[in-house]
Amino acid sequence: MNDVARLAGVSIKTVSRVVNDEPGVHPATAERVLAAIDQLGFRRNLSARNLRRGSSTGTIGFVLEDVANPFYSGVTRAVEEISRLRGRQVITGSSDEDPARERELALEFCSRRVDGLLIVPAGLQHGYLVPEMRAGTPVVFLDRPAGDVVADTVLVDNIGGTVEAVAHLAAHGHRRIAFLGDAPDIFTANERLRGYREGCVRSGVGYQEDLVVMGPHDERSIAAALHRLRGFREPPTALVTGNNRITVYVLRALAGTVDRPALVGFDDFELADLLSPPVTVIAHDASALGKAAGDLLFARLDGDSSPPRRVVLPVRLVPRGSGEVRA
Amino acid sequence: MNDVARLAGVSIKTVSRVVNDEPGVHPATAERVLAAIDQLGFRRNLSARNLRRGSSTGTIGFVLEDVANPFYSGVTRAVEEISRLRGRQVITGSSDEDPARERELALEFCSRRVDGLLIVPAGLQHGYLVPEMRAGTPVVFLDRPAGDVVADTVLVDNIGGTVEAVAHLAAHGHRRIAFLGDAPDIFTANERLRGYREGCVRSGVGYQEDLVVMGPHDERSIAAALHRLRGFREPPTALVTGNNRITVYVLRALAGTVDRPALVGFDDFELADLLSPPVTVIAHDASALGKAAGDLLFARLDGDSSPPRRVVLPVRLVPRGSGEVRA
DNA sequence: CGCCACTATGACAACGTTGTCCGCGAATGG
DNA sequence: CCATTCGCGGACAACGTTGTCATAGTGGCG
Repeated sequence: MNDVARLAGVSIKTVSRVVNDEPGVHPATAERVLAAIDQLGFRRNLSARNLRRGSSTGTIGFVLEDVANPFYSGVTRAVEEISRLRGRQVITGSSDEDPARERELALEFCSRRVDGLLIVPAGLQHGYLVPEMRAGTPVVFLDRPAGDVVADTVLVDNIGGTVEAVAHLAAHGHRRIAFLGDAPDIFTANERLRGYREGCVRSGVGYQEDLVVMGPHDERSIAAALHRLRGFREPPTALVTGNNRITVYVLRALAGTVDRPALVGFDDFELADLLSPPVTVIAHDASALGKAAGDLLFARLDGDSSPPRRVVLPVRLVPRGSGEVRA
Repeated sequence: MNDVARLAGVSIKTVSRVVNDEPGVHPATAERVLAAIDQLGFRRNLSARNLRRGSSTGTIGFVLEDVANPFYSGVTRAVEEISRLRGRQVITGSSDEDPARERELALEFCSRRVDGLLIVPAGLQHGYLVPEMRAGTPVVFLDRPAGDVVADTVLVDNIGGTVEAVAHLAAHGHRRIAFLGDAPDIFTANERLRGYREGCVRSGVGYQEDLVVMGPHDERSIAAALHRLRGFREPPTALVTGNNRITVYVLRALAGTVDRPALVGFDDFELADLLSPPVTVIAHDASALGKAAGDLLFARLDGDSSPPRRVVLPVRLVPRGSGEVRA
């Protein structure tokens, strides 16, 4: 800005006036300044501007589990979209389900003075955010609730979803319904297990513990678990899978086998309708999740100081065939 | 920091020394300062720090087409990963194939003084970046080259890929091979068309213009185009699709029809192996693309000032069945 | 006992910008 | 023709940090 001022033969303040469209600059002077800006390729330093004005940095921090997961990338897109409408940029970071990494990212974002934080929690302890929240940084938790702080939260109806999945299978005659879920310390995994259990009881199927497989999963362990289940004297005739990744692993393990069990998967995914049989899923809307969380965050930024809210988004069962196989 | 200093009864500079682990602070003093920091929930302002130190902002700007596209979210993840290793945060923005939006995002990132830019170009004009590049901001273009500036670029072997796709189909007896691509002003779409053409000539099939459908595509228009092609007196017996989205639309349009043409799709995608028939694709590695671009960018940040490089990543045909259908 | 070396701390400027206030010259009215 | 006002431009401080340098205090040694 100094260089621009020198080149245009004006004071630095006049340059500032020009770049900020402030009144009180002679058109000819403004012209000279603009020419100088152009010639030097000047671009004002937003950090310095925000520092001086005490205004916001115009950024939102978004800590999620993994951008590469289609579900979260859908959420990211929605967050980006709503932030754009509100003139903010989004900084993202993947925690990979590691609480330390989540914390590191969130605090790094705070040091950058983001206007707000969206967090898909990896851990259960969020006390580290209390100073930030007290200092006025709004925080909204997505997909999973915070461990030990009271804050805005947007969830999906995990329990309702798996209850419905079990009911759907039971209605088609299944009595041996297995559940393959993620590690039980993950909130959503645990909730979905609860829904499964409740669904089993409500549908009169009865909860059978030997049909539940929880744990961190890769393709190999899912295949092994499935193999074990199918070796039972009375093998399950239907499966409920706890998230999109597990569903895909299961599909891969089942490919080419005979007597395939019925299947309902949590999370919708592309091409589910084109598989044979098409996969019945508990669908929920990634972009709705992102939008709801963003709306909540921006409401806080607009000064909404009502008590923290908890929003639970509905899920819906999309019957496509794999869940309608008769037992 | 002022408040912390007051509370700890020291000067602001001493606080600075403590938070920066500078030597020369009495342990007892440091203790008092840390206690004050804790009590006040102080977190140093990174913007101010960077401003004063003249150091980098520790951020990388990444302009892509759409984070929600699995291909780009894979790239994003790789970019994030390599940035993390180098202590940088990533700011992303989706251009939605709109050159104005691309420019807006890139310049916004520059105003934020990102250390470097990764851009999946939407437009063909990048002169607007010249001042930034001259000012020392390294820029790497991904997936598509820049329109009118010389800069580091990472591409995939689009031509080689479609040449191979056509050869594969021709080897299985196909003589009427159609190509469904994206709008021809998109670099990759055009390259892939060129590869298709070259493949047709080289394989002795001959280039037949009536079998080419280019244009911005949605599900409906793809279905219509396909319907038209299949109504020909001599309909194509095989298809090459220009990207993952088009492939999916084609699959959906073909679902349930008889006499399905053979198919090779550009871009690999999840579950391609589980469809029936499994889909043969030209695969290339999203994370390799992100990593290569990131490596190039960080090399520049490390002071590499060699002439701009153009890296072309290999693709490989993954035969899964849909391309091996005999004509 | 005096001086020096060294340690711990602080005062001050500066990063790039903008808000406040002041001054200068011209225009306008009496 | 002079006084008042208004339009335009500039000097200066401040945002929250950190680098530079100065200074006060302490202990050791001659």
